Amino acid sequence: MLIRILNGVRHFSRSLCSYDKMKYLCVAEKNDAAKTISSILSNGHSNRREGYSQFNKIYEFEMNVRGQNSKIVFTSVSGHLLNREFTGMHRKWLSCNPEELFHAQILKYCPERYEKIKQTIEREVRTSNGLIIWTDCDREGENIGYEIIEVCRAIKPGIQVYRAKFSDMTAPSLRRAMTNLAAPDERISQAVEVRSELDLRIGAAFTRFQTLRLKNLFPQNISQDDLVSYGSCQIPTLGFVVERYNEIEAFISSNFWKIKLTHRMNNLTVEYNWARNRLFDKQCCEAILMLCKAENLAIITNVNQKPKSKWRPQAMDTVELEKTGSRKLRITAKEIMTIAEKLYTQGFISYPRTETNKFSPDLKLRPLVEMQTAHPDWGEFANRVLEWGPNPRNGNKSDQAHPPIHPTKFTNSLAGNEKRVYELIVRHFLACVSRDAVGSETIVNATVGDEEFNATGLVILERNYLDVYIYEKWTGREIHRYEIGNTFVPTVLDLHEGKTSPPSLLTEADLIALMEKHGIGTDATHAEHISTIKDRGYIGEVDRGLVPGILGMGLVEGYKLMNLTLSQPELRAGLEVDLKAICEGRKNPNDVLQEQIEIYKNCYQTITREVAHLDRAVGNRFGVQPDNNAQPLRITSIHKICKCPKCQTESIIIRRKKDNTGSFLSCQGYPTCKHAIWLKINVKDVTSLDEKCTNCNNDNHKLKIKFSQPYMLSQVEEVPAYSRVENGHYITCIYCDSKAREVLQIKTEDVKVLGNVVSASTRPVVQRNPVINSNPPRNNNPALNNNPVRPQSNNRNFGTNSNNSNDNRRGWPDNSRSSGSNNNSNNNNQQSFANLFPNFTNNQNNNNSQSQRRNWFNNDGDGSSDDRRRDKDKLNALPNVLCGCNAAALKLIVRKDGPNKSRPFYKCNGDKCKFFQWGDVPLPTTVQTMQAGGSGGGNERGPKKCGICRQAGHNRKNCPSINR
DNA sequence: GCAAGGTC
Repeated sequence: MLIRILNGVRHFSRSLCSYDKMKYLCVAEKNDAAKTISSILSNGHSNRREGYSQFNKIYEFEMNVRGQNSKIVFTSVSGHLLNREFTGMHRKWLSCNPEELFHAQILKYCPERYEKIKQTIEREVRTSNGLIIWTDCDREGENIGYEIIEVCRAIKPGIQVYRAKFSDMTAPSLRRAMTNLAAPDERISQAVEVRSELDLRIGAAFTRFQTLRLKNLFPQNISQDDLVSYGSCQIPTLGFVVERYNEIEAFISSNFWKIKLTHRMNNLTVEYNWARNRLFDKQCCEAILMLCKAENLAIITNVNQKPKSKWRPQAMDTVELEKTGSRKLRITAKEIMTIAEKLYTQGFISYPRTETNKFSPDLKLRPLVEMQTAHPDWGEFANRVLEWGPNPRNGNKSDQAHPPIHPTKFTNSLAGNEKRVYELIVRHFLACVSRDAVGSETIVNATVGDEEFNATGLVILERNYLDVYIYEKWTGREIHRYEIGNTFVPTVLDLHEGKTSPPSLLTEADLIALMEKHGIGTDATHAEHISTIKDRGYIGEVDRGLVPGILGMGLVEGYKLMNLTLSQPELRAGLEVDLKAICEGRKNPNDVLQEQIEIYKNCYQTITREVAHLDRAVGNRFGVQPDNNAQPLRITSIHKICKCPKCQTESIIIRRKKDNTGSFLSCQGYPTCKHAIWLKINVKDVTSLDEKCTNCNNDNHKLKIKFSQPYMLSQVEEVPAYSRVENGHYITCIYCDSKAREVLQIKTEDVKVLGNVVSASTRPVVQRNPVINSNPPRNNNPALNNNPVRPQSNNRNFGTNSNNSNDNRRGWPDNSRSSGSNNNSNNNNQQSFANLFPNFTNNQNNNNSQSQRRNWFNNDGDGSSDDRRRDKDKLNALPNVLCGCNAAALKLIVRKDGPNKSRPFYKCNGDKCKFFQWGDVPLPTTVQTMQAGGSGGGNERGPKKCGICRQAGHNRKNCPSINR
């Protein structure tokens, strides 16, 4: 005993020691960020250890947090930790109407590839006192932060959560963030939730509909492997390309005329521009020319010389990298980003997905320039920059998380496009931190008669950044040395004819600029969207110009014929406005979500209603008529059989077996809910009908059952009013028809929630229409009050007044009576069913287990009379519940010594069904327990406990209290 | 098989 006490004291003191230092779990958005932040906050003294994920390390150090020396455990996620997906049959393309996806259940889950990251966080948070979110300080980062919080709170509900807000990855900013820890902003996260859910719903619904429809109608043009996808970013992106193409197609060229004036002297020809530029009236232009020729002398009226600069490029953000790379290197934006990401992971450049185009004053630029001095091509220029002192030309954008793209490590060993992209980033950086080019511009004005002309000359004085930034040209232009009042006879004074030309096709760089301007996608996704619509065949590339493909044209034209603006950026821009309003607390996220769902659902309904327009538009572009022989798509509607009694959220539906040998019943919420009902061998097949049950009013659909022995049906004499026999099938409602369940060997609890409270009375009264809400269970267990029993939408079939039972009206006896021993007519019915369905067995073989359970639970004689009185009071306080037979369950007390002694429980009166339920736990849990544990109590008991000390983790043989 | 958004 003494040893035990000493051990207890030792354990207690150890616990105290472990709590004398606060421990914070910090989580960044990516491993690189965790590494950098840890290194800075620890002054380079953090210790690295492994997490479950090989890509996401753990960095440990100590520092002062909120005035207390604390242990820091720093780890990371890899972007979003959770994803969304439809559940059950809504995941399958041909198992539901796509329109259902606007309201179908969506499951948030951790993808398998991030499971290890989640496990690391779960493990580390167990021993932490606080959680600090260090994700990027943008909208997505806030949402990722809440995903981390969700995972942590599942382990430690009460953990204190803080948000570190930093403007960049520099020491002052990060330290400031740690000393000014704030609360995470749920509104920002909710805006992302809205965007995310909406994108999934509309993307999946439209994509499935378009793909299935058009593939079916145009099998020669759209292959079975093709997708005709719709996305709220990809289709407006397609829209830009189509719009430019249409502008070009619709362009009508016009002739114009202008007056050309040149002056050649000393082998130099200077060209003058006419102040009127051009005229579209030839006769007018000719008349003016004649007046000029009549004079035939130009007079210099003004000479103005002024300095002119050509600005060096701004600090580079992602969009600039994509645009410049696409224009100058002629590499697609997607490939540029792929290469940039590779360079980043190799440490050659900073993070390439950034919206920041200004360098923080805290970022030391000189060392970055110094490291480039060794390069043979630009090393000399880097030295010049050092002489000048690095002076970046900054923009005004910041994502508050990443610096502009810049080189972080010197290399001269890259090859191919990797070398070219690295070179672009280095040259851009050196140019940005150097000096503008300087020149001197001369503008000369002249008149010929009454007409004004001008000419410009340029002398480049200092090339500066142009020496390193080979992607830009600045050409000088010589001009004669004029003085005011000089005159000259024009070398050429003539009429010049020209034609207006259409705009050019969009380049990828133009498209990215348009996407950015209209808020389509993010800097990190522009290239991805362009790549996607290329993959879909919506657009193609001709001489570096983007052109719509025939499918892309057909889609956009189809939408326009239906007066839908799906291919224009306004819909998405409207969402962005709403998301901003959510972030600022001006709009409720759920309101926005519902509004947006309705907007897109209306579009969807228009498409399905007027789909002939889409068919025609696409058909016209393909040059074929829709395939008239195409069979209509067979999309199986999901028929609700009844509400799943296990999850009580989704419905029981019919599913086909994988080997296509038949069907089974399963919860629609699979895999979240794995409730399934496997049919026995007396059923050959079961299908659901469009027809709904008129008896239960639950919107349940009837089942069409084919038995393995057809002759049995011929012997069925009477069926309930809502059921019938048809072409060798039995058609009924499995929810209402208890006898059918019996025949199919489906447990009542597999289709109905058992244990519904029927009365708080001590007398086991069986009610036909129990009204749960008006008879709340009287129970001292607060868990019960926190988890109220869900009322059934229609409980009348739970009533066991068999004389009035609907099930019984046409001779299908109620389950509660069929196996009872006090009803002769039941016995008769039972006999007839035994004949009809030889495989059906009664509960006769339960007798042994019944007696065993009776012995276990009702060990009468052990308790005193006082005990029994107390037990009786306890039982009287319990509400009455229904068992699987739809009859009032017995209320008993465990008398046997053991962990459950004195606990109240319910069981079937007579052990006709295997119903068991503890009286002191919430009812839904009990139902599950009954299924899992057979005789009951399995899950409630939790981990197996030692029979001696009642602690988990060991048993009687190795109980530490004995060993000592 | 679907989106868009993170990330490796």
